[in-house]
Amino acid sequence: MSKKEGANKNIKSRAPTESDVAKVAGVSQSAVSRAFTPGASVAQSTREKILHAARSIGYQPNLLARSLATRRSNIIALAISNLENPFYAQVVKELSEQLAETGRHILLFTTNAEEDENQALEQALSYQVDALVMAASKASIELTMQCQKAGVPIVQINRETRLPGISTVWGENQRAGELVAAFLHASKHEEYAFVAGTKDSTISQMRQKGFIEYLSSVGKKDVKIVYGDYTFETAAIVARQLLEVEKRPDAIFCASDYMAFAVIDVATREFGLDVPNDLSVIGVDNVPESAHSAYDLTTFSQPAGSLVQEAIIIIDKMIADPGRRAIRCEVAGDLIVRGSAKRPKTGFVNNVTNKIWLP
Amino acid sequence: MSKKEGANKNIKSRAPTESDVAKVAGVSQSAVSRAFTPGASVAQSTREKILHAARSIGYQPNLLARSLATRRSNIIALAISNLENPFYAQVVKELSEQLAETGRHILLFTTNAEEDENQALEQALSYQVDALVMAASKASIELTMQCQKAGVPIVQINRETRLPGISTVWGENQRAGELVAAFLHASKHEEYAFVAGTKDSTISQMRQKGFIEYLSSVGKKDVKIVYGDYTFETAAIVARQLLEVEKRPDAIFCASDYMAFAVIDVATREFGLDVPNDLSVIGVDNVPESAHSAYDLTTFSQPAGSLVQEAIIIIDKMIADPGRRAIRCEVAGDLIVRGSAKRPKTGFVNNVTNKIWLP
DNA sequence: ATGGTTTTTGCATGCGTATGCAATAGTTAA
DNA sequence: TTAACTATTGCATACGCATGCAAAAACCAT
Repeated sequence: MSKKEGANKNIKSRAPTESDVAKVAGVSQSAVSRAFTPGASVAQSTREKILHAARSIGYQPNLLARSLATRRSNIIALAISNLENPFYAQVVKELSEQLAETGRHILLFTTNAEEDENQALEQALSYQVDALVMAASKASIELTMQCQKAGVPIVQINRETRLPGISTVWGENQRAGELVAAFLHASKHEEYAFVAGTKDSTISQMRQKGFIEYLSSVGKKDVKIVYGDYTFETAAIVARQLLEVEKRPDAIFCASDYMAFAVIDVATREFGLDVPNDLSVIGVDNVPESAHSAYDLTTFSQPAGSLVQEAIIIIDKMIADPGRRAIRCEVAGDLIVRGSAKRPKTGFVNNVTNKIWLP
Repeated sequence: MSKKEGANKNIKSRAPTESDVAKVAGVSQSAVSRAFTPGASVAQSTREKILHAARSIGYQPNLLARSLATRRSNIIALAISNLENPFYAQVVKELSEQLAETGRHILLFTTNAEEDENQALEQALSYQVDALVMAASKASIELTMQCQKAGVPIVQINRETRLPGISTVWGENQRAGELVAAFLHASKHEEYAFVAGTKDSTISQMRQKGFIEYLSSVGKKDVKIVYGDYTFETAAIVARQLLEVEKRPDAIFCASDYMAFAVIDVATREFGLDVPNDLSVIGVDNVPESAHSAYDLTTFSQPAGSLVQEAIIIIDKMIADPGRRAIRCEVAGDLIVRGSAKRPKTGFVNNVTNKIWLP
């Protein structure tokens, strides 16, 4: 006989269920269920009686059982990588808080390599999540199909995969590139470089496109492109490669603030350069750290809160009407002018709003 | 008639269940269940037949239903605040990855104010989570009681509440304070200050205790204490207060790296001070950013990975033996010497390991 | 008081999986 | 060949909650 079967039955007492409440309140289990269902058909008096009984025995509804019965778990799966990048930490925080407003919560999946991540996400589907949000994380075709079949909406934040049926929310990527290029060009820079993200990141490609196309249009056709893989370490490595050549760039645009930090670090510490006098650096995201004086980074903003808000709106639409097509949504950003890049001498920046416009 | 009741039944087809698989494979539902249960009693041949049938119709087990039946959800609730602090972002990442190794996942609860957070966590319990991890987040007495009653273990990471039945994992807080004090004193500083966390943070109090007790023992009895509330903004404010007096400190110890960043920012940008020549700053945590050259922060390390690892060990022990008492565990750290604080002239630092010892 | 409404309640069943128990098939030993 | 096992299978039920349906109760107007 195991020692768990002790005399004291408190030790292994089950959590109270609706049936227990029903017994105490002298009603049926269904009545209890209705008492906890907003808008259900119960007399006010019995509802109160039931709630009182529930409180007296410390009843808490079992949300798993509820989810099983209603086919709605109120759980949203979030697949995310690069959590060390403060932008994505912000996304997690925003999503968690905004979902909490409607009583929903995040089931978290952090993904590193892309090998098995989709497998992990299939598992997410097994939890009957109401939707799947992917941030800096790619959906495979198989996963998409599975979601379609299961009727689970997928929303990608800040990531683009041209698969049908996947909704996407992103920032103004191409405009970011153009605006940054215009700003840097107006500030009379000579040698330009772009620190891209990963090679297959469409987001990075769009920023690059805007950047080099604008520069090309003003005669700067030799923009150096390197890949920082969205990580601090790789960005530091490619920054070294950029800066160690004799004709080094004096303007570097980075596909993320986080990589821009690495570039600034390398430039100032390892090459003794002065930012922005020797080198201008501009990023994208406007993470809180960009405002810290250690970096004081000029950057094109990508407001995490708004991206998340749009993502949730999309999720709700897709849930309300499962048949509808994927939704794509662009969230506006702005060039935030700080001290890491030389500013144009003349009327390019609005000193009141700190915003700039294309000449 | 709604348009959802279209002729094409594919649109609203339910996800396949074990019964569907059973029908295809020509066995009973229980056989299918056993085929998916490692170690269950099924013939190898039928298991293969079942798995094949399952694959053919795209069956995925419903983990909610499984959780309901087994009373094990494989979901761990994580309550966390201060996600903007990279240390806690690291905790999330580590916990997620380490739990994934055993097929478990995080249900995330981000908490700001302390008002309703415990209410949110009661809801977590309703999801039948296997355990509750709290990081930089406080458990109320009521919540603790509820967990006890429900048999759900609680583990606090880097937070101390003297409630019975709550397990805790923390770093070497008092030693951190002592070692930092010794290091700063050996480097001949004159005026000392401590930027604490929140007033009620036991962790911060312990660091403070080690710090001022050591300093007191060497005759420095006037250490200024201010509260940075563990936020960047408040830390910046109190840093200004510290530095604007005429007899300003030349050595500031901060209860977290994140606050130390704020102090360095304010000192360098707003007061034009040189770190470390005018002012030495030391933090606690050793977050990745401390190594970035923008801060190059000397700090006492608190390895997130190890803390999380211990937390998981505790969880598993508590689950295996629900009757056992709370476990408290201290994880060792080290002083990581970088450039934000003056170094002692003589044999205090081991130049090989970069570690220091108390004289 | 009576027939007709509208609310409120309970019963029965379903959600998808796990598992004790008994029945069956398969294996071994004599 | 038969008894005695053992490995495998299916049946029935449980997990805790939601909900369609019909019965019961309450209410209303006549």
